[in-house]
Amino acid sequence: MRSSLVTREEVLRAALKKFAACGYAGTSVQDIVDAAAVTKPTLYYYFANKAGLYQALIDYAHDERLRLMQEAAARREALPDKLVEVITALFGFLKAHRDLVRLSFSTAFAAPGEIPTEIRYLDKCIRSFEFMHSLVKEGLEAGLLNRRFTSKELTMSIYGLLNIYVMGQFLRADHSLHRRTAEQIVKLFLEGAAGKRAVNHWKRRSAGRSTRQRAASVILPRT
Amino acid sequence: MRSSLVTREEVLRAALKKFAACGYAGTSVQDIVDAAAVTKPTLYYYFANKAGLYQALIDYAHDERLRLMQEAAARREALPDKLVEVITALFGFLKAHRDLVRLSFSTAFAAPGEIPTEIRYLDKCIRSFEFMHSLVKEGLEAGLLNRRFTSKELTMSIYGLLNIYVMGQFLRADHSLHRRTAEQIVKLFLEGAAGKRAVNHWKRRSAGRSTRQRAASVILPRT
DNA sequence: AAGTTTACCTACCGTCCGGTAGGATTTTGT
DNA sequence: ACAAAATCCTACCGGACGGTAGGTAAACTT
Repeated sequence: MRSSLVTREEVLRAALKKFAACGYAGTSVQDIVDAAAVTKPTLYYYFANKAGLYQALIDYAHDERLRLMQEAAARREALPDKLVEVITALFGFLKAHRDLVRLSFSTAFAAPGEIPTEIRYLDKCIRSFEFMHSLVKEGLEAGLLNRRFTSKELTMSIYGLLNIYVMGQFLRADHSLHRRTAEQIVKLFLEGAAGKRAVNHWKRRSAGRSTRQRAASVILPRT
Repeated sequence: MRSSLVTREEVLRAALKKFAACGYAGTSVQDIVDAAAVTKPTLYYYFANKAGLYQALIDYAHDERLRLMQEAAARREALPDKLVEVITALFGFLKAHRDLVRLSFSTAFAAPGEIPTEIRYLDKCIRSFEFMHSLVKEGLEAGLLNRRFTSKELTMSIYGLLNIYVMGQFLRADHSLHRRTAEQIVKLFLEGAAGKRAVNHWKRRSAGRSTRQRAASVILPRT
């Protein structure tokens, strides 16, 4: 008889590995207990059901990530430094807990019916976004950010930039993510992409919105 | 006996609906044939297997989306206009073919083992990225974009910005995506987020990279 | 020492899965 | 008119699924 917590964690670890590798529906309870070297009743002794086990992992993944980002933000004063620190912390989390992050992503973008309805993750995603949002709002109030954009738009920008780098890590893991990358991201976020010769002569002139693109489709024309 | 193509498309349509709603592993062949009002052997008459049916949908989703984006780019001359047009086209595609886009996303971020190995989608994702990359390269060569960033960095920026808006549409469909949104995205991409009081006094000073964050974790200590 | 709780097992349940064998019916080619 | 091909059906297969009944043995409690 082992010390309870050990077995429980072994199940969690095996479940994380399998879920991250094969998704929720693609992983069978048998797969997990085999990997954890226990039997099915043992798993059901510690977790109510398959969904409960999954939820435990999702909760941990989001909570730990947010905690690290908050700690990182608290370590710096100025907004750019804060952002770099937060993004670097996230990169570190990704490096150390690749499976957890992969699990978060595939859960967030999984089809609604793929995962049991009782699994909750949306509020945790929003919480994470709102944390970045709070940093941006501070920056706006301090006049460090361009007031011609809303706080939400600005948050979308930095969050999108951050996200695409993390996502790229999963699609093709060619580039690694370190502090240098975080600095480039913040720089790009703040300075923008425009070159010197790109004068603002394209500004507000309501570009001809005449051309309506057709919705050609074989599959969807439906009724 | 129906006219072959009709039945085939009805199966495709039903499959799209179900796959988008429940994912690959979460959708059974029986679900699909029920929704299409046919029987299983009918489905297997038109498609080799479940994976082949899925692949047909994925291919169509990516090809059609890229086609629309390319058409959109060809309609404009200047880079900012091109970008707005492309993004607007993508938004239109999203609006008209929500299920197809949802399918693309959940496939891209699905765990590797969740979907049969024969399903190919990565090259199509890269193709889409490379299309945007080509637009950015043109902009760089024309001096319209900031040469202190690489073409890849700049593409990540606009692509990430674009992506986060599309993804947000799936997580919480509160805001709608129209040409106005596309214009704001391009503006944010080009102008950057920095406010007027944000002088570049944070530039290159290699912010103290002393503090090493701990990798506290209950789950992962492994070995 | 005896009872209770904790930790974990073997063996099994009913259900649903992807896929198929083999045949019926309709359309097409000649 | 008749054969061949195309289209779609009923009925079924072996296997894997999530979950459980019921029991064993060690560890705590008193």
